[in-house]
Amino acid sequence: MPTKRYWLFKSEPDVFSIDDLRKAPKKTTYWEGVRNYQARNLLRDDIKRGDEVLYYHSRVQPIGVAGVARVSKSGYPDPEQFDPKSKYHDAKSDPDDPRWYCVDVTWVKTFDEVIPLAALKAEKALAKMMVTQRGARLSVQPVTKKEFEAVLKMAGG
DNA sequence: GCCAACGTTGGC
DNA sequence: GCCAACGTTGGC
Repeated sequence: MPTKRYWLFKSEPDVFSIDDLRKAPKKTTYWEGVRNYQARNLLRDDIKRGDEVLYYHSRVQPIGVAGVARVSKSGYPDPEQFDPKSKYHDAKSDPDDPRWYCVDVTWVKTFDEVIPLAALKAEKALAKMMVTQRGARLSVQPVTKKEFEAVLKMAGG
């Protein structure tokens, strides 16, 4: 059993919020549509079943960490890339050597209140956390165990 | 809605 | 392989 790791996944809540995840069949969805190579590498190689995920709401107020999810299936080829009708379709991706990957995530908990980005930035323990850095656009980010636990603590347990 | 920061594309 | 142009992200 490899060591459990921690991540932060960004989502625009008007597209797919943590509440949408909670209401999804089996409280699970596949994290499709990541089209950035750095994030792809993480999804393909590093993000494993059992890892824990901070669910981050971007773009729409209140911006911040909305809850926790768990990786329920390790990286596999994102089916959307081969669907010509999908907005994530990629005609250049070869089914024998898929370009894009996704994982499955399952809802764990929704915080009573979103922990706002400003609070994350103000927390000393999170000074180096990627999401608090200027211009950190990566949609799938590594989080340290200490950072993960500090965020849970801010959420009140 | 604005726009700065960032990633990707493509002409050379 | 450089780098300007372009498209996207995401806080404000």
